[in-house]
Amino acid sequence: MSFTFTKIERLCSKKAIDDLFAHGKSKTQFPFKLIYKPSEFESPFPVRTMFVVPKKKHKRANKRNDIKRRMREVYRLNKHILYDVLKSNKLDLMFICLSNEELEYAVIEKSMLQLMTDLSKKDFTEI
RNA sequence: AAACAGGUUUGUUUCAUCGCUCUUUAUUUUAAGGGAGGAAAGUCCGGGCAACGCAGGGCAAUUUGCCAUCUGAAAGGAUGGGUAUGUUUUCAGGAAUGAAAACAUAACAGAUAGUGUCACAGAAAACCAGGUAGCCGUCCGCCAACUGGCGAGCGGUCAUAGUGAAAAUGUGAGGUAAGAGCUCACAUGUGCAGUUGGUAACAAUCGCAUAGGACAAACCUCUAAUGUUGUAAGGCCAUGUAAACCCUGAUGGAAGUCGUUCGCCGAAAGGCAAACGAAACAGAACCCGGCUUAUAGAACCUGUUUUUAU
Repeated sequence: MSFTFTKIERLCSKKAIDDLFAHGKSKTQFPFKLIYKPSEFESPFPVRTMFVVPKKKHKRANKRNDIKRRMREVYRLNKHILYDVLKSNKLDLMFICLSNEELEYAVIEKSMLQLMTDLSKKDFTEI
């Protein structure tokens, strides 16, 4: 099992982001919001992901960075939950931080795991 | 010695596991190496680089602002001096006040080019000022009258009072109906010219003119200077190429630092060991040099206050 998280696993295209905001479905589990949408792209990985911490909630760049790094770390260590289910289906994801407090690693882990396991129980062929 | 304030310096180290990014090497995932700060921040100055622009001149806009020396590419910084203001001390004096010294502060050119602002109070807050009370003159009426007193109108006046942070220089004399820089003397301030001292800012002195409130960190005037932009391009062994997207990380252990508590040793200063806790401000966006602001803890320096000892 691989725990890597390289650049091709990240969602960077502006087109794909706009599309995700326009047509994606969302699910909230405070302090995070998950936006997801089935997609098509060429990659050895089944999922493209991005992490967002709005400037409105966190004024200082170093605090935004800290939270994003923790979120990325949680995803990297637990992404197999989704990978095992998806197989040939493709999916775009976006995690948005809603809290304006500095979050500990344990809090982030608990909340994001909840979101990911909920998502993995869905039937992807229907959405 | 403690507390507080200010300044300067510093701004933890290391191991394991799992990762990120770039370079080189390999060619299909091996190996080696690089990977945040003193402020990376604010974007306030100066310079380089790059792109674009560029006949000449003007306007506009922005910036500079006592003097000398040193440093620096420049901006800036350091030291010393001058001026102004304030505080303290000492001296002189009956006092008002004056002189000297020390310390602190200063965006320290111009308020006599022009425009503007000056709350409340006050009659009036600024070109020729102003006329409330008071003072003086004049005229009318009344009292009944000691060449007078009272009231109203008109005029003169800022000496006196009153308002205010500030009322158009101060004292004395002349002058006048009463008064007034209206005139004179002395003083004070300002401007111009000379002389002396000083590299200079400036100081002293003398002559002439003048009496003009404060604010230029209000506009403005003077002075000295300045193509625009940091998208793109270029540059970068930190990355990214476009910003809701941007690597430099996460977890665990060990050591060190500081704090609290308990234990042991010691006459004391202190030393040893354990447990628990704390570690700031803050994340490169073209690159350098400054300025400004933020900063836990530690070390050093300076000042203030309190306590103890002598």
